[in-house]
Amino acid sequence: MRSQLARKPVNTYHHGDLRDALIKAALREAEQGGAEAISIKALAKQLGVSQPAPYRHFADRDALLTAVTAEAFRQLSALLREAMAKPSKQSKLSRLAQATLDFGLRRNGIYRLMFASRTVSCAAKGSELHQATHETFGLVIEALEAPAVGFLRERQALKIWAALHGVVMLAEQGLLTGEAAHTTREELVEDFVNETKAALAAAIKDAQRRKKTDA
Amino acid sequence: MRSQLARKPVNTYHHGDLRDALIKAALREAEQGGAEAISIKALAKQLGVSQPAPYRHFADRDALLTAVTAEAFRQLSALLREAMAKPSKQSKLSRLAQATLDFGLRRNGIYRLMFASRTVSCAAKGSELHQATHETFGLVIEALEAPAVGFLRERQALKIWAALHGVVMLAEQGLLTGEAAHTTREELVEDFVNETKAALAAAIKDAQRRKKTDA
DNA sequence: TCGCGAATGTAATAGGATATAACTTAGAAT
DNA sequence: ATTCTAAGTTATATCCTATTACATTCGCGA
Repeated sequence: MRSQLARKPVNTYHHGDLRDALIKAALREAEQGGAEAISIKALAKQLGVSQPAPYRHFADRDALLTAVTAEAFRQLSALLREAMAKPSKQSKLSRLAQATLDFGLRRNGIYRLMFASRTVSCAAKGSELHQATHETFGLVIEALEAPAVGFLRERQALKIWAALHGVVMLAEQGLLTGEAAHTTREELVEDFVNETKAALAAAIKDAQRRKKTDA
Repeated sequence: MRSQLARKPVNTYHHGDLRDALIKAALREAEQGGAEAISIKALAKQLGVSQPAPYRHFADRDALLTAVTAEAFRQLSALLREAMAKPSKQSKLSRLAQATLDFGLRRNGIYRLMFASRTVSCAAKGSELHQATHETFGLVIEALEAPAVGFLRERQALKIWAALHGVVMLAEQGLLTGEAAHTTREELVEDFVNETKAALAAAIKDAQRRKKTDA
């Protein structure tokens, strides 16, 4: 195994870690301009390799975008995990929700890459990307802090996840700015969070009552 | 003024209605592949004009995309209006919601063009696109069938609008398909619709009560 | 440690897209 | 009729993706 310290040997024909460097650099590019801002040629130049070198690591542009998207999901997961771990007066769900909103607006180009392209829906079941997206969604379920009662928990997770994406979209579109908007993004998100908590509590109580009746 | 009937004079140097034809053709292309599927060159060929001809009508590709997006919003508005007008047992809001979902999934490429690009957020205040998007949002407010009580109505409209986008996104991403998803898109939408109605009713009652207390 | 094969680069090049410049044509307006 | 302008055309520059053929380095086994 090649030593981690031995990479980037100053004068090299071989870059040493081009694949990873490409993904990182592409993420930087996408930060503002989204997927369109990612140019293989430009990345190659930026990293000091010849223009076709990236094709040794990715079959085509789409393959690079897929890898970048997977990395973006992992970064989001890390962020959400961090937000959930941090001690706070607010609930886990609330922290996850606000962190998602924050990510969606701060790194909007990347967010669009993640959720607005067809890349994700085309990901094969066992693929790196598929795994990364489902891991992120798993955190949403975790944030609910609810026991698994039938499919209620997954359903509520889907609902809050959907709502969050919608808020990011509206905010980005400008429907939540200007004088007419007397509702801030954060308020909107908190609304959804509270509704989710209420729905979840009610559903759990209902399920328990039903179980008692059966017995 | 040129007669409407006089267009397409069989053998023409001038196309006669290229601008409009470009938008329509671009919409067809975007139906499946989204914005990326729109190629000026391909459109020109398809319409039988030279490759740079479109540039007489649109400054650049972005300008075409903007016009196409505006047209897409007008089409969505028409669809929603139709859904709301049609007599039905279901509420206006429910019909609008299901129609939005339907549009988002059936014409997903166009939907992504409308909501997932930065085009919309860059639209100037008086622009064709800005106007089209706000008209669509106006229909959402209308579908609530609620009196204007403070900003409650706008807030609920924002919430249901956000939720709908989220559901389309999840559905398109595949989080709502497969064996694991015991929640259909339609159920999810109906959930949001019902919550919106409940929240709206509660908020209106609350506002009226508050008014009485003041008096 | 030698050398060989696989991995990873490079140079050259084809092909497709956006966009601009300079020229042409048809319709409309006076 | 003449002229002005809107809307086409051809030719061309530039950029990007992607492939092919060739070169270099790494690491492993004899």
